[in-house]
Amino acid sequence: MQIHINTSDGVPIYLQIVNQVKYLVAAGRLKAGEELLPIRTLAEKLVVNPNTIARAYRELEISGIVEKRRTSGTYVTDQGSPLARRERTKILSDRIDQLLAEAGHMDVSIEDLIKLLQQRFSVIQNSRLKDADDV
Amino acid sequence: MQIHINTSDGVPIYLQIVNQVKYLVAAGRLKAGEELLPIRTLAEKLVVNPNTIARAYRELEISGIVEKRRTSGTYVTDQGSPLARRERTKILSDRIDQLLAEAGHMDVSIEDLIKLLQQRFSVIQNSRLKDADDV
DNA sequence: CGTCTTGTATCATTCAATTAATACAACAGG
DNA sequence: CCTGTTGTATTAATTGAATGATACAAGACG
Repeated sequence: MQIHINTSDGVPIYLQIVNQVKYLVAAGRLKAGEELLPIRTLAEKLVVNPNTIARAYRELEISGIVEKRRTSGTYVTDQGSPLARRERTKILSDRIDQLLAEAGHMDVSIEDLIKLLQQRFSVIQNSRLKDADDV
Repeated sequence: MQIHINTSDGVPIYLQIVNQVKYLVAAGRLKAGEELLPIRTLAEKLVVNPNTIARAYRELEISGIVEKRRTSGTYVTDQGSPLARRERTKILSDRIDQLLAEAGHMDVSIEDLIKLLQQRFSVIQNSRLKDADDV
């Protein structure tokens, strides 16, 4: 489980972990049922307080990405499950609502917004193809 | 210029002002060239520190919504101008990029994302129709 | 010119989020 | 059972964002 922390970019450590685990799961590098490193082990590896890892794992659990079994460990959940899907939709909906509010303030129509979305999507797709690295 | 502050909802005062001015401009209640209340005047009206208003106005200037003339006042810019339009597009693009990153992590396709966007749009539209109040 | 009003800059204070220190609770497995 | 490992809970320290107090700078205008 490859996780890297940058302590000088302003992004909270627990969030960096959340995002990277999400990525690893989405990319299939962490599969359903697989166990994450125990809180203390990962904390030691990253030279970080165990509570910080605990918080990251808690958020991942709330997002439906992992499941914790009290004295056994933390495991990747089955992402295809209806609950996981509903959770993901909920998170995206919140972001979308923010975007719509902002667009409303700026008097940008839904059609223009979708155009802009598709435009940004292709831009990002193209830049991905050129890169060797992922996030 | 009707602006109301809620000091107990967690949203920073300067942000409330930014959003409400954006709304007033988008709704046409503040027109291009019109002068905003001077920093001190609005601060007194809202019982808030002038620095807080200054910050709101600064952010509005960065967003291209208003323009400040050092010893004369703060004025609404021409929103139809290419510069204002480019600024708005830039702000929305940033939000969209965040959304796309999140969707990518969650393995949600661009098509599903657009569907979700349209869905949220109608939900919000419908709830707007029922309300008497605006933001 | 002088003075009033405009926005600006600097520093202090407050408060919430983040991280850390430490002790607790549950249960798997010998 | 008992011991080691797992996640949990509580409390404190640190940091940064938001706001405030106060003094400065520029120019409009009489």
